[in-house]
Amino acid sequence: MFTLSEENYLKAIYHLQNETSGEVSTNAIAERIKAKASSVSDMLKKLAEKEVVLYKKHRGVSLTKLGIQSASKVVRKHRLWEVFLADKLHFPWDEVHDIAEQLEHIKSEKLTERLDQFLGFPKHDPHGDPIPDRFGNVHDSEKKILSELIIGQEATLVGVGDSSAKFLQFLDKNKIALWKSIIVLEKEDFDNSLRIKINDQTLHISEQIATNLYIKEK
Amino acid sequence: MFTLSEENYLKAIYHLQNETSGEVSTNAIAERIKAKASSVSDMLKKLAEKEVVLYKKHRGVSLTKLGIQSASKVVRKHRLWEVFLADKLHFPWDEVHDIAEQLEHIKSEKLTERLDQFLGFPKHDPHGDPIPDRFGNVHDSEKKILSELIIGQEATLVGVGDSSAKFLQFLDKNKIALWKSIIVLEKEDFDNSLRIKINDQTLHISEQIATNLYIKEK
DNA sequence: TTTTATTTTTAGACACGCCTAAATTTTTTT
DNA sequence: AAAAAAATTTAGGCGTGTCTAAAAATAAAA
Repeated sequence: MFTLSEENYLKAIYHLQNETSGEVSTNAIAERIKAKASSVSDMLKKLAEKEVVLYKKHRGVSLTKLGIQSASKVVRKHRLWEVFLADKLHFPWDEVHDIAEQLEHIKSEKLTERLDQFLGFPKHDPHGDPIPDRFGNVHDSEKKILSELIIGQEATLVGVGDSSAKFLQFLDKNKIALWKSIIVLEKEDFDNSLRIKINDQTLHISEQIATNLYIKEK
Repeated sequence: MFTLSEENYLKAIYHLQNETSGEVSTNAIAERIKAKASSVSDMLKKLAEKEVVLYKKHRGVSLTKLGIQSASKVVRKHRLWEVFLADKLHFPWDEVHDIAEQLEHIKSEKLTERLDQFLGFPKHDPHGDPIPDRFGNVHDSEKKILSELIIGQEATLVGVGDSSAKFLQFLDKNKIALWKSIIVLEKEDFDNSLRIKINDQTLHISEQIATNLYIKEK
């Protein structure tokens, strides 16, 4: 159906489309994929022919229904494999992404569905990101950014906005893990840093950290 | 290190080298890989430059030490993934090969070793083929072809010489499975077919079947 | 609104892995 | 040992996916 490269483009456009509003620009894709804009331009033409993107020259692209579906299938596989690596093979959460980048391209619907079953039909990957269902639909529960949490209100950490190894290792070092309880004790107006309570300890975190922690109020 | 294509060539040469004696011919590789001899010729030059094969024009190739090691790493991954698919995801043994053909190319030593551990350090894949260790060494126990078994001698089925879906399905249909006990009751000189006892039943099998069943005497 | 800067596309090239057709080498047959 | 057959390699080409450099289109600034 799709080549490895095409799948990577689809995934990139899918994520960019979810992060920003409007059409996705050639440059934005190029940055993601780590390719030159000219290469992206070439590929967009190809994807448009395959009817997975709507493409008007100089106007950016957006995924078609088929495109969204195809991309989420790749994302589904990626996240399921992440769960496998973390839960079954006990990989730390900052190492699962890179290996899943390879595993996500394995072609076998049956494999994907059996893996899903084997893992107990997980709803989220190790970073809290929702796993699309087999039809490509994502059921994401409402989540807030930690910075938006009212002082004193108890919440649960349900996801991270940045899945880079660096950020995840920082969280590990500070014993910040998914599904833990968080309360904001104090907000510093000057730099928007927060003093929070987690693990019965208080911790001071910068705005940059706070905007990358997703929570759900209790 | 190696491209997907290179890995497939290494694997093909590795298997051909184990099946036959002497150098491996261009045509034999072409048939395995399902490519034209001219394509094989090109690739052999490339592999020779990478020092994984010894190649003299018109004289066939053989793997170098490095080549054997590289090829067995791929075979190791292939067979480990087959065990995963069969044991953990309950795939029938005639379906594991094709999916493992994709999974064998995933690059991560750590993944391979953790998978090995997760599976309980299996020694054989679902077809009875030995799994090379992490250094590329194969510890294959002595095994005989069923045709060579003496009448009345009890043996265990430890492997199959043909892993095609067709053959495996035939075995399933006749309830012939690995690790079962077999006794040859009668040999027919005319066509070398056998009457055997398995599952407390007698079964008549052709020479072609018998030469593809590997046993170990008890 | 005209100029400048930025973004995007086109043109031309290259590595990879494959192909067909033709040339060459090796093997087999007569 | 010469001729015929088979196996192998070379030559030239093609699609994919990438690149650089240059051209074109759009957006931003003066």
